Amino acid sequence: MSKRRFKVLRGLRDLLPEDVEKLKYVISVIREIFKLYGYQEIMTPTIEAFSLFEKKAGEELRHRMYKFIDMGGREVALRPEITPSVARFYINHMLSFQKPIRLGYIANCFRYDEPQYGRYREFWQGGFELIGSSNPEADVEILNIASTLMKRLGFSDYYIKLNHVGIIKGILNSEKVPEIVQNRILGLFDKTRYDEAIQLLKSENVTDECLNIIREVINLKGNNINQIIDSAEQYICKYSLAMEALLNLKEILSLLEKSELKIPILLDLGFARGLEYYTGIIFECFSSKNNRLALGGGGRYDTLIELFGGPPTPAVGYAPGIDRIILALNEEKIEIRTEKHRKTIVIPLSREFVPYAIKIASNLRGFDIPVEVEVMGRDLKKALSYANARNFDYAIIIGSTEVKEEKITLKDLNKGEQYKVSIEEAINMIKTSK
RNA sequence: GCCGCCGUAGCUCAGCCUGGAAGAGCGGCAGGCUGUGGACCUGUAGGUCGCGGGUUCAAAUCCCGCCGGCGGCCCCA
Repeated sequence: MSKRRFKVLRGLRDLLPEDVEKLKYVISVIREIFKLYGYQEIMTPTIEAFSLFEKKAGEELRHRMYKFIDMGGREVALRPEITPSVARFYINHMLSFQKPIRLGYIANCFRYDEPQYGRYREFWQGGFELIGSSNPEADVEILNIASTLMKRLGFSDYYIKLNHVGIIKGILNSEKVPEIVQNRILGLFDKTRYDEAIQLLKSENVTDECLNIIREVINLKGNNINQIIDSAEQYICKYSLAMEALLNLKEILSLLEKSELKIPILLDLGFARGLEYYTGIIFECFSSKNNRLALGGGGRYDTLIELFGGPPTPAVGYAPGIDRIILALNEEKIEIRTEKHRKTIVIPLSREFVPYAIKIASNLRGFDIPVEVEVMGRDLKKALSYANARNFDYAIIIGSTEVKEEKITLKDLNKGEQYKVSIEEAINMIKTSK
């Protein structure tokens, strides 16, 4: 006992039974949505080629990957997210399938961040990827899924922060700002370091007029959506690529409106995300009561599959952060429905009845009744005390009279009553109780 | 990567300021005479006081470094 003990590594954690119950609950809600929206669940490997993630991960994430050389000399990484794996998966297995393809997943991801509130080095993500459609209804479906999940989890007050990367990228493209610099600028926006971003633009010889436009555009934010779109339109009207993006955003928002989905949107044209593969809408989900953590995020990535060697294929996706959802649910005291079933313990009164106890237990399990056998050789008093502490609902007591009469004593631990009955009667009583 | 607070039994913590023989509650285990649990009683195990170094006759206690936990920045899930 005094030996130096192993501990979990920094930022990683063991999940206790109650933690697993919570995880299972959130996963079950996500899986309901897979089913309702027709997403087929897949699994991909925890480890992939480093280059798969490296390409479009963004500066931030690239440095935070668990990366190593495997025994075959390959440069590999623990997945920091799943979208690139799904893009690869699609190319490897589903090119001949009719579109659209709807794929879902539940997976653990790894990032070498400094651990803190809501941030661990291993965390759980769910995911929805809708592949094959560039139409606004695809974007709307993904936003609707994000919203439905929040609703189904019981968040009473939540919102989705939304933007379209095409707006800023469109302006920068027209100004001939190289893509590497564009990514850096969006990265700075992401960190809300707008001043530095502007400085960087200046050094790229972007005109003052354009800088002013960008300054104005990234300040547009709120839920007065039409007003924001109108203002943006006025600022960027001469940038055709940016206008195209804005119109796309407008179309998506209008479809949201007309289909009466009532999704709370916070439009924020200065909002950016760390991943570099986004080409269209980007968004993050927040609970209003605790908006320091994004509970999920996503966006459109129309060029990623092509970049990985597939045909040009538009796609849009959303990934809820399961651990953070659990944190938020706890904090807001929203009920987490954990599975509860009635438990029965079989207690042999002495060692000679152990075989009979095992037989009875096995018999009951055959009828789908969860049963544990007392295996500590405890006397009845201790065994009942244990059963009580561990919230058993029934105890089945086996002693000489029971064996002789071919019956068992069934004790209802909640009511405190007990009956001497046949096994069939016991099964019936346990099964019909609620 | 940077900053702040913390680190004593399985858990929650007291003791540390003002150095001088490791404590409590909970939990665990064992009893409380024969086959009956739930806020009962008794007993008992369990600690290189995070790790390493320094100061001192003497360090859980003072000083330094490291590690770890929590949180903040940054960023994300």
